[in-house]
Amino acid sequence: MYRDSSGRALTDYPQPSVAVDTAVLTVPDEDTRLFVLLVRRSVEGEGSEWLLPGTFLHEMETLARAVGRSLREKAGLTPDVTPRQLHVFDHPDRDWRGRVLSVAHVAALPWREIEPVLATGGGAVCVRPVDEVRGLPFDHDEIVGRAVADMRRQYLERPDPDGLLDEPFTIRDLHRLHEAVEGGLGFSPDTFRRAMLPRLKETRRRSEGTVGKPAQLYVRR
Amino acid sequence: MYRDSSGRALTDYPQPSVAVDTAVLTVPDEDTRLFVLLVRRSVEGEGSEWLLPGTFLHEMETLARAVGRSLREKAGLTPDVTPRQLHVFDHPDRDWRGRVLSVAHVAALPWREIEPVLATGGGAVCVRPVDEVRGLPFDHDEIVGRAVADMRRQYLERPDPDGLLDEPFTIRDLHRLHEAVEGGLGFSPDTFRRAMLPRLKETRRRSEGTVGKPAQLYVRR
DNA sequence: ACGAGTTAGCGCATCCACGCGCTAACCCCA
DNA sequence: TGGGGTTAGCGCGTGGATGCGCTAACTCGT
Repeated sequence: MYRDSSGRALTDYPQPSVAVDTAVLTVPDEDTRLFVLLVRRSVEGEGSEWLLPGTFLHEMETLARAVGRSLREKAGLTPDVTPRQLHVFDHPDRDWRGRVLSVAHVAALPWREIEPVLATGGGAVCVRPVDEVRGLPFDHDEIVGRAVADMRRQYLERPDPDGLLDEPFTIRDLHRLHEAVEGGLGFSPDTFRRAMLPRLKETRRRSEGTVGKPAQLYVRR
Repeated sequence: MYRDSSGRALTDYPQPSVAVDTAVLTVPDEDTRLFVLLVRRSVEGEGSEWLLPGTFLHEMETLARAVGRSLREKAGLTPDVTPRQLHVFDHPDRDWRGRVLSVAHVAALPWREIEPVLATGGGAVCVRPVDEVRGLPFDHDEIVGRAVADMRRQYLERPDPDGLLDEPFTIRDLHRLHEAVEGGLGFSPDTFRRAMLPRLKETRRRSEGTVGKPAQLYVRR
């Protein structure tokens, strides 16, 4: 084992605990807003409160795996997400249990993955529109804000980079999704088409069974 | 002290060490390139190697203060920097001394602050052009890459957001600085002027003692 | 003191991007 | 089966941004 010049190992120095907290974002079918997933935690003597799923980092575990484990344990979500780091919250007094650093993450999941756990979770999991969540404990309000900002930046440039839409899709569906993510202030359909076309690949298929002229189906390039 | 349902405190669980590493970026006077600051670390039996300044996070210390302390101890830099977080490097085997998470930071400092410590540092501090550094230990190559990308994003939108230039300045000087940061592929002088003018405030002074027509002096808005 | 060289900064023509509108191509219903 | 409604997607005119060039205003050298 490594020893420094004072003959002490790393673990002989005081070390903070490291936690991960994750804002899981999604857009429900037939809705035009961005939602965040919350889980219920029981507070001793005070009933319960809603917060973002999170957990402490285990030994020899990467942050991404800790995020995956927290989603599995707290929300029953099994898919292999690839969370993006947002920020490390490091205020010394942010957790009354001791010195805890929290690495905030964001992960976008298709509604198809979220919907089942709302039913099977026994009321311990819910989703809320991102601009209606307020008063979450710790720094979770700010994490939601950063998560939304990060996702909006992503969606400004590329067509559905997080794969919320199943391929192939029409430009109309893509536009609806982007407007939900951007929160209303999106581009006009025409500008949107021109911005996204270079990053899409045309398929040979067209939409079937829909009202109006059938639309070209695309996949991400 | 807090105890969980198993009667154990947070510190009874294995905890990783947390370090900070910082890419200090600057643009030397009379140079057109972006530089990163490196410090020399002695490696037992192998002489020494160059790397980014870093340190372990102390108890009850914020990440920003740890960054400031590391710059003071390793590079002799005293100014109060406001570092930006870039990424948490969490690969379990990234440090042979044990489980160490590293929170990478970027901080931009004016050359006026850097130049003195190059002389007084006794050869333990140097600066290198960012696209010539390679082979640094740990993840420091990637930190430099992320730091440069982050700073370039900042400088695309706002005029010298990190305050590398002393106010007041001419648009010409600002353009030179931005081209150094962007690494050559910048805007034309005309487009640059028009992009930056809305974010600048005109002063009553003009440049003196320079060749050519005196230029308007501006401050950041 | 005067001309040459250099830079600032605005005017102007051009180009590209934006949004409107038209037509084609489907579904639904009578 | 035909007519109305709806949507896709391209053409066209307009407006704002881009880059060139001109002139003003200074320094430097002779």
